[in-house]
Amino acid sequence: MNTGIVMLDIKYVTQNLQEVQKALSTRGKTADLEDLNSFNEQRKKILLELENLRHRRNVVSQEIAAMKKEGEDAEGLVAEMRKVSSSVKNLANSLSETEEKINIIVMSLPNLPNASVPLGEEPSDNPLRYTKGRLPDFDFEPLPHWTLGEQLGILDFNRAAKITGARFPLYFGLGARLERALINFMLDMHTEHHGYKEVLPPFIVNRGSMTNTGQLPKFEEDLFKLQGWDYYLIPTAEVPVTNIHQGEILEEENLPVFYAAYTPCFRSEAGSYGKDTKGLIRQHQFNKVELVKFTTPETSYDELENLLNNAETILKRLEIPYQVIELCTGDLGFSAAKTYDIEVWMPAQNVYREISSCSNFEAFQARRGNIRFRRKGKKGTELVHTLNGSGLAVGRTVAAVIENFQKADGSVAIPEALQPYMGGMKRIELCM
RNA sequence: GGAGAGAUGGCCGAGCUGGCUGAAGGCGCUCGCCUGCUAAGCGAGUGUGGGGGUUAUACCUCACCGAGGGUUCGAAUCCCUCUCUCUCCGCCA
Repeated sequence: MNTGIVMLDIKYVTQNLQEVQKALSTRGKTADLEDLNSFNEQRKKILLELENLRHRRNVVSQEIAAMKKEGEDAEGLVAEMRKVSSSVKNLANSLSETEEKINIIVMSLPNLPNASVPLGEEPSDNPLRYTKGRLPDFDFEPLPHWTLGEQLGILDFNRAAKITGARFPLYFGLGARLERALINFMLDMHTEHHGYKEVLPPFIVNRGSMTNTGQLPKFEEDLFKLQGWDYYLIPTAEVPVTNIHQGEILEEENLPVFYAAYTPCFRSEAGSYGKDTKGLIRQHQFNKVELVKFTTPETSYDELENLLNNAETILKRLEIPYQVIELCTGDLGFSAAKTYDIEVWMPAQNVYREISSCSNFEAFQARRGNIRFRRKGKKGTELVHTLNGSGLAVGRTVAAVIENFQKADGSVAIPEALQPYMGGMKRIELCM
């Protein structure tokens, strides 16, 4: 099968050590690429020797077969081949050891930022791209969604904690209905107007899938793992949906491929103790509609703009104000080459909060997952580019709707575009 | 959970008493010929990845017949483990 050399293209890395080193350093990463390079030289050396021996073995084995057919004694050659075979075995072992060393390094290298990504070290360096929508103008002090939600009887975090623990949501009545309405609204929008095909994937995936999209091997602590299985709860639909085509060779004429998937998402939120402890913002379980694209390399950046647009459309239709920022090199996720975040206005906290993250992974995930395409009339294959973005995180959308559409009497108006999904209802009032 | 059967190239399907089979045959596809158009017919080609080599081709070579190990001078073919698929029985949303 494949020899286990994947991820950042090893050839590219070893032939462009300086540039790669430099690109990684803009992300605040340093990597021992020198080691990588020397392991790779070692690998090639062993491989050459191994192949020569195997060649000799193949040739002589034929001779032995011919001699036996003639009834001649081949014992001398057989004896020689016994030695060759044991060398082959030894060399093969050291080859796979070397490959393993390379793999460990290469699997933990993040993607290289695209040249267009702004340089920066931390979130505060992320440039604002634009702001959209009009901020609501309240003539009273807006309440946070958790207070309103509990007052209205549509959210209940205390009981959720009783059932499971901290950071789990429990919706009642119109709250549950609102969550479901948003899921349907988003899926309908993307499938009927934006050209995505709806998929409903498994919510549990194996290690290989997690590795292909980049969650593993480095971020195991962020995941929920099933005891006794090498299976994980998905942290995002990106994982199962991108892996739909793992190991496949797609035809150019079938590209691009667009998928939209609703799934719950599960995240351990390790290291975020004390952060966003209230409300729907940071939960171990939340719903999300995810958009995933497979494209040719030359169209992936146009498709990223389109993807961002598709996600923005949801907020526009819901009439919720938001801003779009571009992640700087230092804030980029492990697998991403470029990312835009959409941040939604949360009036009670007086801040914009991330509600969608749209990224182009270029060939990074495709290389890990071996997802290729063949150009019409051309020999050979190329790696596709993969992209994905939230369209949108549903729980945070509920929070945004509640906060932005709240009224002085503690009720919440329902955005017009959503009303058909709420049975024509215009307002959420006390729900017992 | 119990009992069987299977996993081969884009597809179907041989091979599985080990050696010239990267893999017959068919279908499909591509190019060429033929033809008033279509159909039929004829000829050639048609997997992926790695290494070497070349300015680039050519070319040489290694690996891959679900995955991983083993036996052997040599394995698609024999042995072991795992995964998946199918059939029957049981159980269950």
